[in-house]
Amino acid sequence: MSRSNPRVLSTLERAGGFASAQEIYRLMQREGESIGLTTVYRSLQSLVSDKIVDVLRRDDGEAIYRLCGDAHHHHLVCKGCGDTVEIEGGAIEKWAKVMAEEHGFREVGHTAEIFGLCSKC
Amino acid sequence: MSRSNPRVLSTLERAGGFASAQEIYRLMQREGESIGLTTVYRSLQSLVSDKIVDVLRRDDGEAIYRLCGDAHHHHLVCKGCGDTVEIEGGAIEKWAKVMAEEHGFREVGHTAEIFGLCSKC
DNA sequence: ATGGGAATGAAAATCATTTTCATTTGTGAT
DNA sequence: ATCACAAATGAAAATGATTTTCATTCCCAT
Repeated sequence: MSRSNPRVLSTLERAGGFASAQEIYRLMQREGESIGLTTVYRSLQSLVSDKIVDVLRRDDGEAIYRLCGDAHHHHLVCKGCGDTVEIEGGAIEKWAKVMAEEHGFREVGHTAEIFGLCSKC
Repeated sequence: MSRSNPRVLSTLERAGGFASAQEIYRLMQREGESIGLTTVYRSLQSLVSDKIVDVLRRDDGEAIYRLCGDAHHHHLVCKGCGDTVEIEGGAIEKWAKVMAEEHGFREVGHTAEIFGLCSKC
């Protein structure tokens, strides 16, 4: 299996722990690092599956990666400044599981996000 | 500017008020309606800018459209046949409310959908 | 009928992401 | 040091959603 290229993780950290694959690639190029776009994507994928980074979506659909803790969680996103807070989602996990079972669904996944205006906005 | 093709809205309604552009297009074709993919996208765009529908993103980045102003409920969507079941989301409402308050957010909304394979697929 | 703006859709363009595949690199055994 | 093989790399092609282009068709007021 592919292991993550450590320079990708370090660039993601340097980018403020929040960036898209394309941005990380451009950033590395600008800094003279020699790396292929494919490797950036592959590294991010394995960081995600190792739960070292977290992936969310911008409004335009581009995936953005950010460092985060290891527990499965959901997000509370500010519509004003885009600030994101990781929140506990235990209730959701249970809800999704119960609802899926109740209707005979299998291989279920779910999305749950809360958005609003944070205290600063 | 472009006005929305009413058949697109009616198909979105028929789809359970929740579908991607591609799904709406396929659905219309399956039902023998003659329409171009371009028109589906254009209609959805104008429905969004008229705030008649709402756009969110699935985990894979595909945009999904849903009617606004519907009684608020959630969906259990089959990845295989696209069948959609409306489900109770009381637990989620409460969760969203509590989480938002806890972090000082106001004017909050939320999205929560479950995807999986139904018993027939 | 007729002229013009709006709507349509086929095809091409765009853009992020994934896949393919040939090459390079690293490692461990001999 | 050399050989062999697995893992990593990246260029290029493929994919898939979405947007753009543009020529054509439709509709409506004159």
